Order: sequence, then C-alpha cells, then structure tokens
Amino acid sequence: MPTPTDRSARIHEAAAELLRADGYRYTVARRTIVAALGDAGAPLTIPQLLAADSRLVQSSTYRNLVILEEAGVASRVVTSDDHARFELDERVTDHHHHHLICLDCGDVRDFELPAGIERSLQAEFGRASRAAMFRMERHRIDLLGTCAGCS
Amino acid sequence: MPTPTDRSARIHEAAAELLRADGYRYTVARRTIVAALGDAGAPLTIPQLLAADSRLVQSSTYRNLVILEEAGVASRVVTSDDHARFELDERVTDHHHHHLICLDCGDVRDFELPAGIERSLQAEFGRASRAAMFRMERHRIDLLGTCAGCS
DNA sequence: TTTACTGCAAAGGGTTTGCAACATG
DNA sequence: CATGTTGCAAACCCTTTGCAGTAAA
Repeated sequence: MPTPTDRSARIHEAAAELLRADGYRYTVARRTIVAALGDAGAPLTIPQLLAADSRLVQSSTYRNLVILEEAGVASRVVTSDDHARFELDERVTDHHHHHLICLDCGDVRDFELPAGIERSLQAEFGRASRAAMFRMERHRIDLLGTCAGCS
Repeated sequence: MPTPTDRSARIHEAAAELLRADGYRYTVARRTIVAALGDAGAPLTIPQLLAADSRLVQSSTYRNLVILEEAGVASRVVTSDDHARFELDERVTDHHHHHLICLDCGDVRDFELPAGIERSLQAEFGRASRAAMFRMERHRIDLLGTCAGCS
C-alpha cells in the first residue's frame, strides 16, 4: 500500500517531468509550492500558500503558478472569491474530481461522480463540442452553495 | 408562436418583479443592461456592455450588475479572462444551459444537456451535497478548450 | 417627497512586471 | 557558464467607493 512518502515522491517526479518537458526547471520554490498544494486537502489561495511556507515570496509565487499551470502541474480553481485558488493538476495527482464551492467563505471541497455518469457526460460533452466546432480540453463541474460551516 | 417582442416583454417584466421584490427600482440604466444582455447571444463583459449602449456609464454599470446579480436577474460567468462576464439568469430566461469557454479568446457559447442526464446529475449532486453537509444552490458545468475561431 | 440611483473622479487591491543578482542543469 | 529564476518595489488595471446632484415610486 502506498505511503504518504510514496505519494509525495510520485508527485514531485511527475511535476519535474512536466516542467522539464516545457524547458522549465524544478526549483526549490516550485518544489515548495507543489509540496504545499499536495499537503493541503483543498485548493489554496496565494495568501494561504505564502502562509504555508514563509520562504515563499509573493511575486515569485504568482510567477511560478503561471508556469506550473502552463506546464500542467497546477490548475486554477475559480470560486466567487477575490483570490484565485490553485490545486495540483489531475496529471499529477491522477485523481479526477469536482468542487463544492461555498459562496460565503469561498472554501472548496472535492467530490466525485460515479464512473458511469462521468462516462455518459463525457459522451455528451464530445457531442456538444463537435456541434460547436469546439476543441474541448477539459471540463469543470462545480456545485455552488453554502458549506457546513457557513449555514 | 412567441415573437422577439414577446420575449423581450417577458424578460423585462420578470426583471422588474425580481428587483421590486428586493426593494430595488427598475431604472433606465438597468433596463438598458437587461436589454443588451437579452439581445446578446452570449455572456458579455463590461466593456462589451458599455460598447453596446453608449448611455451606459462604467461605474453605474458595475454597481447595477451587482444588484442585478443579487436580485437574480443576471448571473456572473467566470471564464479565465480578465473581465467578468454577465448573462440573464435562468429565472428570467427560463432556459437552463451550460458553457463552452474558449481559453484563447475568452468567448463563451451555450450548450444543453439531455433532460435525462440533467436529472441523474441532479440526483448525484444532491447525494454529494448531503454527504458534505453542503447546501447547494446551483451547479455550473463548463467545457474548457478552444473555439472554432481560435483553432 | 422620500430615498434609491447616477456620474464623475479618485481610491482600492489582487496581480503583473522591470531589473539586477542568483541558482540551476 | 549560459540562461532560467528570484526578490524587491513599482506599475497595472479591473473594480469599488465617496459625494453631490438626480430620478423613480
């Protein structure tokens, strides 16, 4: 059975490879961001990331998140909050999921759909994309409402 | 069969009622915004709205969109663009749909899912929400990729 | 006539960028 | 050792807000 260390090692390896493939380096700062996102159970804002490790600098973190996103290591999660949030990409975590987004506090929790539903959705998405001559890269399913803590 | 004028009249009536219910007035500026959103086939950014009718003023338009959103007349569509986009709410258009979002140009097109899929999704969403003690208000399904014009 | 609303201009605040020093492969 | 990366601080730009005058019910 995989230990936390296994998981962490796999994540860093995948991240390093994705970055290298785009000509980027896997620096200390990027490794720190990936570790923080991996440890957090949910998408983090930049302030949360900076707070998670005091060695992180704001401007570099913004810059690195752009690059991590471009390389497919991290993905941006848009809530209705002021701050963008980031999580590790599915290419790194190997874990497809969706989001429960609290309209009050902006916090995000993950949930999954049964594989069967995910499959029929995928078929419908393909149909809708073709009809519109749209080249789909990914989908995003969010539930918006109020979380347990805010009700 | 409903004419464009019928549709427009229904929309304005619904908007006026929703606003009044919250103690707001249906002013000329708000009517102008609702008309522009209703005419456009897709969500509009503020610059697009301002361009659509030169009588619209930037600050008032921002303020009015906050109020229209709060009253349930308009809804905010978050793309990966710099600008927020707005469309008429389903309460006004009576038309449930989802979005194809172009990651290049930010433009948005609508699509629909078969009623059967929409129903089974709704059931799953209810299940996931209950499991997380989450009070769901609505869902959002977006396909992200490249539109016909940008490929 | 009351009170919500508007327009103008200025401030706010998350995010981006220029630049010189630094670290990575 | 060539070049991608960092930290600092300043700039950016979408959005919000204060205020005095205006319009809606």
